[in-house]
Amino acid sequence: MEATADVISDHGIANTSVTRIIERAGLSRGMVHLHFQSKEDLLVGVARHMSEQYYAKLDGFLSQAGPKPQDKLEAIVTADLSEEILTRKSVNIWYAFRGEARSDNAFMAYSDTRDDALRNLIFETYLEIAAQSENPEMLARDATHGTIALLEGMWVDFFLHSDQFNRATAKRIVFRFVAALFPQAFDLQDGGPEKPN
Amino acid sequence: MEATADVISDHGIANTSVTRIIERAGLSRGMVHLHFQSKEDLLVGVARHMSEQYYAKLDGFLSQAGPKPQDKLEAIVTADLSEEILTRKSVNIWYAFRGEARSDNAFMAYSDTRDDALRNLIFETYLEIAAQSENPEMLARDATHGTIALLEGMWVDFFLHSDQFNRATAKRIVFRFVAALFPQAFDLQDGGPEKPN
DNA sequence: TATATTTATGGACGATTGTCCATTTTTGAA
DNA sequence: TTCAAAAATGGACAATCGTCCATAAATATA
Repeated sequence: MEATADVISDHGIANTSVTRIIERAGLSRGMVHLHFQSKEDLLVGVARHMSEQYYAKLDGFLSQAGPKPQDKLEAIVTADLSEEILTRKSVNIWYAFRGEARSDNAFMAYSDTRDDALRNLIFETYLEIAAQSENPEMLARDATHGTIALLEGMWVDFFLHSDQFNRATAKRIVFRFVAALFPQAFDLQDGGPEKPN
Repeated sequence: MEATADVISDHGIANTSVTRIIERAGLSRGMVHLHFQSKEDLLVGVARHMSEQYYAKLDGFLSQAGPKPQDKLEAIVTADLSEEILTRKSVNIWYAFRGEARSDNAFMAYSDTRDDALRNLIFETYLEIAAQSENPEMLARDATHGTIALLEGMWVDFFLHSDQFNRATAKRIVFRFVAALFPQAFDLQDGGPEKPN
């Protein structure tokens, strides 16, 4: 399955054949249908693996974060742009599946990197920060929407221009947006701790 | 070629065969190689067409925009999220090509929706707005980076949840980011005209 | 109308696809 | 050591792939 991920990353899904997979894995032709019902099953397995890996690594960052909502949020953004999660191979695979997701419902289930679970976590975190604001719910909703869009956009930037991409810059820009929405909770430093002024 | 675009949108590139294309187009088998050197040539043609269409429609919006840099910027964001540019079919095709771009250098040339030309236009526009700021170049660079990332993220949001997507909301959130960076040049209204205060 | 040129057709080609299965090899318990 | 169960092999299969080309139809020129 690791070999399959490599092949997808290098050649895209359209050019991922059983022949190429078993060549890369050093196995024989029949193995694919011994462990998986079909080639599609194998691909779906890879897609699910990507999703699980994303959340496993994200949880690693979250568990080391402080108790404040600002800490949680910084952990999420940092994780999302970290070398552990955002790699050339991982984005290649993510976007390869995305491209085929429309035609394959099984892929669709795993093509939303930051799905409802993470979306809700971010929303609840923002809601906590925005508690004393005028319209906390809408502010939190906008902040969630914008943050996820920014992160997604940074991934695409990494995907298209990974040689010029800079994680610290990306993180700084994301937090510039966050800080603008919550001037009391965040300062403009590099995603740093809160400075209630 | 229009038929090819339809097939890609519906079935993804992996499942786009010559048979399916000629069925959809109502033509015969040999036509593909009469008008195009190969199937790949045809696909590259579609990719180029997408890129040309994007810029053609964007120019339509820009030509109707006012003279102020704020007007230009609003035109760009509005166009990018408009019903003319951002459609289910168009995003399906864009992301289908993206997924295969890594393995095909010809696709790579057209996979960057908002390429250097637009990036520079946005940067120059921001530079104009940021002229009297402390560090105009860095501010304009960050604003360009963030704006493009936000737009890209909104596209992905539309791609994954087109049924829940709301253009006005997306636009509002983008301008919330922009307004935060340039409080003197933009007010917080829905992408509205500038309010120098 | 007769002829030359362009455009379109669809059957056939070898190559490659995903899948299957009769074998062989390896493993582990008796 | 013996033998049944599990794992792995790789050749063969029908189907489909992209490509090609000998024709036929349509169009333009004389």
